[in-house]
Amino acid sequence: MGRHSCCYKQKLRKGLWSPEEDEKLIKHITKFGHGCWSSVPKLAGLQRCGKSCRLRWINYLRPDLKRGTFSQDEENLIIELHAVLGNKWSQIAARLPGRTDNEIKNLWNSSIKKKLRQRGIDPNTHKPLSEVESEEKASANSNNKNNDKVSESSNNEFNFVEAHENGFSTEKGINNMERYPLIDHQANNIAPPTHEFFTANCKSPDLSSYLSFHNYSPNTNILFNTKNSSSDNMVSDHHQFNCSTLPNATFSTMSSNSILSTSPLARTFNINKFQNWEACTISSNGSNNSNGSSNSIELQSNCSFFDNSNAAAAAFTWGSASAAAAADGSGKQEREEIKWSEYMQTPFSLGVNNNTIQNHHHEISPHHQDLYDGETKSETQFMTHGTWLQNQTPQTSLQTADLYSNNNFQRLPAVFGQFS
DNA sequence: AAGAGGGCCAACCGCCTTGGG
DNA sequence: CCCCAAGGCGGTTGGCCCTCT
Repeated sequence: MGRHSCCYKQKLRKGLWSPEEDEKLIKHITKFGHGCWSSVPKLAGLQRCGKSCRLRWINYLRPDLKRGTFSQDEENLIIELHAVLGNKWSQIAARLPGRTDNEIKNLWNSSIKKKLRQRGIDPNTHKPLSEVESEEKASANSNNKNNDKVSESSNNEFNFVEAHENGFSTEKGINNMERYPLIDHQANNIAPPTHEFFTANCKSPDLSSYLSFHNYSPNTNILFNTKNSSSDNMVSDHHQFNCSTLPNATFSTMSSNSILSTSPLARTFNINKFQNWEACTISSNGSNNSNGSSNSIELQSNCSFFDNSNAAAAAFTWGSASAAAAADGSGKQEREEIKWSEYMQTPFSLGVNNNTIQNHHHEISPHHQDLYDGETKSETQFMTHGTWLQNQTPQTSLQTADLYSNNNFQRLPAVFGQFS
């Protein structure tokens, strides 16, 4: 453990790289590739350790680096990803083509943290500082109680206490207007402070320890992703998460489909048989459906998210029923043995209703527009709201698979609204 | 003009993980 | 299984540069 053996070797240069060293490294790697990094310095004629060469190449010399200042979209995306992933800089960097983890880490520490604090947002929790301060006071008194809750919860229960302790948001203060209070969206004619999301490690070994939540304001729209990496079989575990702070949401009992049941009073979802689903969107437009739109639950089977050929969405609706047209319950359950962390885990969902879709377009710069143009694919339905299902047009179809599969991802519209 | 202070960022450090023997 | 080398990652540091006084 500890210092790498190569670092003990004598006469190795440290510190900044000279142009001559850079040239040697570039010449060597472009000609031979890096192969084993420990052999690179010797072969390239460098008095450096292999790690140093690797770092120099990855962070500075490799040709696909973007360089230059970060765009506003990139910053917003970093903030968003940080809310989900925390200080997993390499994972964040993986979603920003041409950017390195070191670069993003430096940007975060030198710039973004400061900006967030100036806006009254705690950069660690992505919650309002006032809320964090009050919670810190409260936590001093309730630590013992929280510990009790953790110990009492079952392995398969989504645990908000634990989630919060891990630096993620909890259901408290999920209203985004509170989280990003300094952005005057109405005055600027841009989308409302669209969402925050958080992840928490679900204790269930069957759910690949991943849940993420996504909330829109003013309507209620929760989205969670999960993936069962350990088994293809029906999971009979009992999963639960609490939606008690969603004031406009009404939830129907969906137990008849054996997928999900809810308690309207407690607004607690119980996912009884989580059958290897990749994602589920739960949405509601409020208690009375005055706009005539439907509420829906849409389910997407495992893998189709990244593989168009497997797309198989099932939509369950209540309220007005036309969203059922989106259903295709073939439910193909093939699995891909692909490292989940290599994927974009963050669920992005566009469109709460028509107004919101239009609002989103306000924040899309012209070069983003290509994400919204093009043909509609069936799988784009699954990440979207029931209302959108009824009203979708090719112009408002977000190509989910595209977002996750290529560098279009970096051009995702900032769902935070302007952050500058 | 010069020194202090702070910001930025490239690079290092130390630990963890992985894979081969 | 254990050991070890190598790769990978996140935290930290050191030095350059800019701004302020």
